[in-house]
Amino acid sequence: MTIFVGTHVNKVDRKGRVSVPAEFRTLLGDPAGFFAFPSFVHLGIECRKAADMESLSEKVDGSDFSDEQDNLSDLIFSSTHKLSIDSDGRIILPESLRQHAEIENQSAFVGKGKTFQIWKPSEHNQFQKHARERALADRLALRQRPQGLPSLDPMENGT
Amino acid sequence: MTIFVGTHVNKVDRKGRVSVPAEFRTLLGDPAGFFAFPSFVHLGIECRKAADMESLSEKVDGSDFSDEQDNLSDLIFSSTHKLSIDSDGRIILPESLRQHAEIENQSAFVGKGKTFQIWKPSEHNQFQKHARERALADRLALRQRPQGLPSLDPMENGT
DNA sequence: TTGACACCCATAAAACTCCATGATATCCCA
DNA sequence: TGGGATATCATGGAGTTTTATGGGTGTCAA
Repeated sequence: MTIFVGTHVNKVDRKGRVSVPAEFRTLLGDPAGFFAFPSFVHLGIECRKAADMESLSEKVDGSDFSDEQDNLSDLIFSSTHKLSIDSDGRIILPESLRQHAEIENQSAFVGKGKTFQIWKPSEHNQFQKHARERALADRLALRQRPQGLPSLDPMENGT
Repeated sequence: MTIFVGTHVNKVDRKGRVSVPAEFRTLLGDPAGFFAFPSFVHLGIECRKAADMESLSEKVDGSDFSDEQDNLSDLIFSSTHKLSIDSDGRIILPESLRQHAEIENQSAFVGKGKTFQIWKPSEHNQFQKHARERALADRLALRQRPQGLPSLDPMENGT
């Protein structure tokens, strides 16, 4: 298993094409493509490989028929696009996704471990700054962090 | 032996290449490479082997859409780089990491047990001096409370 | 016929591979 | 145990491949 890491800013050309970072492409493997849907909590686009999308579907729309689950699965799957990577390693970002993320000439592919997101670079910076501030504020709370997370304390050795 | 120890100062050439200390290379094994991200709290670069990074991703796997996970995974993974070691035992230190660590012509690979860090040598000296002073101060304080607290002595490897 | 989209090709820059060299460190045998 | 022979290592440079990105062309369908 390998994971999506890093922030890769690529150009969106006037045909709406974007290069998927080579590093991500190799992780996505064959068939070359992935699923993408607008986040319902921020301006990023959530991206997953096919297998993970399927397990997400089991998780969300699985066992019961509550309204909440129905709403959630609808929220996710109805706005999900299957994006396939062309022979040059590019996708075309559908208009609706571009609109959600407010993407214009540039997009940032952001590794999140098992998944990744696509952002308008400036919006992602904003988001990241916010995340950092919050982590700093929560630092005391993080002292009881789950095992294996990287230390936020300079005096601690890595795990 | 399976832990990273010692401080190895190597040159960074003008292409940004650095030799990974041979000792570390053998510990990293195959596939030759590791993950690196800027520390949240100091000028060092945190480095981990792939397996450790992957297990970290399991813990924040993005399948629940909570703020906490989103923030945390962004903080960790978006600024992480996968560095692969070339046939001569070198990596190229990405610009963003070099900038964080203020590295110019030299870098210090610092063993931290299960992980290691990369520093600008002079900054690491500085950091180490402070760490030592602080450890000493804490130790003196501990003398007055002689419960079986863990040792802070740099020569004892416990903890 | 006009888009939308899949291909194909071209190019500059970045990354990677290969080879050479000097400096240590290690080995081996008289 | 001395000292030469042999590896290993860090480092530099040159050449080759990969990547990101721009543009063109053909096809299928509305």
